[in-house]
Amino acid sequence: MTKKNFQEIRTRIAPSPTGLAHVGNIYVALFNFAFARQNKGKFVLRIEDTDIKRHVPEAEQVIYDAFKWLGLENDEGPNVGGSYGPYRQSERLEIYQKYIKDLIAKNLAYEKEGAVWFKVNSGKTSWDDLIRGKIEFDNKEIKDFVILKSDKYPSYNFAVTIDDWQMKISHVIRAEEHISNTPRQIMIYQALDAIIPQFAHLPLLRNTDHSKISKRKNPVSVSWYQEQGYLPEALINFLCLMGWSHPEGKDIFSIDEFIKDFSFQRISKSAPIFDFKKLDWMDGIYIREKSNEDLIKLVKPFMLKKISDGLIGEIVPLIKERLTKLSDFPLMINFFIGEPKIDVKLLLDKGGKDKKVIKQQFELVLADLEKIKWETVELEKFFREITEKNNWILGKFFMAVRIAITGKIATPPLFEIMVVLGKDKTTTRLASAIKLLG
RNA sequence: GGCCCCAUCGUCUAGAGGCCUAGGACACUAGAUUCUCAUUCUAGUAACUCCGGUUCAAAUCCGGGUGGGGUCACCA
Repeated sequence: MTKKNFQEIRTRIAPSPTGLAHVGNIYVALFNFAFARQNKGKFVLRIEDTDIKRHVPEAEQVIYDAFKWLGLENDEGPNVGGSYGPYRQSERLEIYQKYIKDLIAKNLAYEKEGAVWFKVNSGKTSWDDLIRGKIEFDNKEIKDFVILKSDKYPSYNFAVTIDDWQMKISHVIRAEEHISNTPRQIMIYQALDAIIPQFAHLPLLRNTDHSKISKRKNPVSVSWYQEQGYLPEALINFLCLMGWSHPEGKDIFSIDEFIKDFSFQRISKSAPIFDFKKLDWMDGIYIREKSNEDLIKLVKPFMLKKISDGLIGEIVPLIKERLTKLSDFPLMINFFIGEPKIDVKLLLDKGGKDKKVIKQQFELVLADLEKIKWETVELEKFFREITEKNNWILGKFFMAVRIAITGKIATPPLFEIMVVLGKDKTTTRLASAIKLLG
């Protein structure tokens, strides 16, 4: 090869608009994005819509939204323009035609059954993969293949190659499932006398059963993660750790740190399995790192019922360290909004088994509650004193109160709840619990 | 099945011949704190796929077996 070279680092992500933004695609995009940013290059988004049958018109926006949500914004693409467009393959048909003609003229392709086929020559095709080292295929393993379908749309391998070439993509970073396509693409580059980019084949994300990550076995749509209330920075951080490791062994780091420390050398070759337990843990970390103000904004869309900002503001600090994903919020705090359903059996079970005792406890509390200054310290002091005075079992008693005012056995600290709930609601709930106990 | 890729705790991984009686993180278990839950802290269980070779020395290098994955469309 002559000394052809790329002027700048240009990477790309080339999703087909199927209607969902696939985590696998996001994963690949993340590495392309980071490498381009690290090298002050460009990250290109190209829409591969050459399959007319599968084309969903609204699907493009889904992709843009997902990338935006995750902070993987592209420098060029149908949504933002750029000097190497058009960025939709369906709008590049004449370009492909031109090179198809060239190849036919050069006797490197031929027509058969309404399609145009690429003529595979003998010999070997190899490249030096940035992640895997030298990979070589014997051309005799590869049969002539279609480059222009009879519907006059280009085939995947042809369109990809022409576009990557024309868009001056310097590094093709994609999943390992494309390894077997690479020799075909290299042959096309060679036939066109084009500069061959560097290839890097990332490990494939896998289901728990070790197969390639799929819709059937795993949530793969970015919108699912969004609806579940995972934070984008948590998803990104988690995805970084699939295959890549931080040089200092850190688990929690920002995308900017990833960009700074990224190297192909630190990408492992074996295909990782998605572990939701770790994602959940990580999401909790990021939630706890949020300011209360930010968390309030984040949690709002997940509320089933609208409540005042003031109230959310009071609740959020109580729930913050107990939250793993935002969608858990409404269920955890529903007792602040509506009247809780009290399970009498549960109340008895956890509250000390003796109906009369619990009833009496609540009555004694209610008798004095009027006089208590409504703040956590005072409330706690009162409850502890009354416990001691009457020789009650503190754990059981507090649990009974907890269930009576929240309906739950796991909640934030009791007196903080009471303060937010207010004196009226607290007393009302204790009173109605007494009634329930008969 | 052909071709290609891969192989360290259950999971994500560190490890580029001696620093490895293999380190970290999640999960799990136990304990501490505690009004429950959670947070936090402490401790523990748990892995180099196998067989040969190279070497004074191998998780690390080489070969083979086995296992797993990917791919073999006028889908992308």
